Amino acid sequence: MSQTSSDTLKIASWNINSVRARIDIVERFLTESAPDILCLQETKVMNDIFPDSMFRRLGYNHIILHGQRMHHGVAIVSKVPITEDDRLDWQANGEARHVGVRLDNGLRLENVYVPAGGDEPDRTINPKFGQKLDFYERMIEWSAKLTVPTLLVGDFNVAPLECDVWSHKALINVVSHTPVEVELLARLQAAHDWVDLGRKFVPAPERLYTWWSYRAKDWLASDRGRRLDHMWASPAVAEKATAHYVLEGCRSWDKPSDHAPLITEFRF
DNA sequence: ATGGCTGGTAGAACCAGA
Repeated sequence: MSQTSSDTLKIASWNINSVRARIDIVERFLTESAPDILCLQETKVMNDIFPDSMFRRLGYNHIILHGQRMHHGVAIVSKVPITEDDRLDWQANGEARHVGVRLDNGLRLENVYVPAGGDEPDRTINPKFGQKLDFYERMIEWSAKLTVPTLLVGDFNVAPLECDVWSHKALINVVSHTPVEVELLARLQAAHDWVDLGRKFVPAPERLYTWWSYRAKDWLASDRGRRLDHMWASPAVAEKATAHYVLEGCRSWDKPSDHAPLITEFRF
């Protein structure tokens, strides 16, 4: 597989909504899709009780954790060597929402879980929305200073395009698709000339979603999805991408996450 | 029919997700 061929790399990102509750489907995903590296968001577990044995059994012996009790939490598990680079607090409140690593080939990999932002898209009455906007402002400052070839992945909690949501009209004032969030995401993208790999490989206006609510009676039939998860690459890194896809089928597995995994394949 | 569900933690007539 790819780890035996030194010039290819398969990187996955998945908001798992509790890595302990989903350990069996994470194992199934790793067995079936065999990424070299998996970035997890919403692990919901402290580092000292992270369920690492399954990962090590499958050969993911390089594990970088930034977890916390109950909420949030990110992790990177890898078959190839990774070195922790940084763990930034773009919300300035101590929550575990980012970890970055470097690969031996020089690529930097950044795994982020952007705050959801609460219900009301108005920071004067909803502090969580203000925190989300501030988080993006700090990411923009960080992004503008980047000089290293980077892959930025995770749950951005914004679906920017009309074809990234099941109904632009129904969601225009719903947090995740509001004009102020879409504008912030555009500024973040411009700050490093980030390439949106999702739309490089699945151009608009084709439907592309990564998240479907648990509340739908039949998520697939109603298909009221949003593209909240993303993989963005520095221009030089994007040129090396050979494939990118969302594994929608995982949303139908037993006790699923409400997010589907994303995969990008590279040839360096 | 975009909250109708789900997980963590407590042991809820909870909170948070998005």
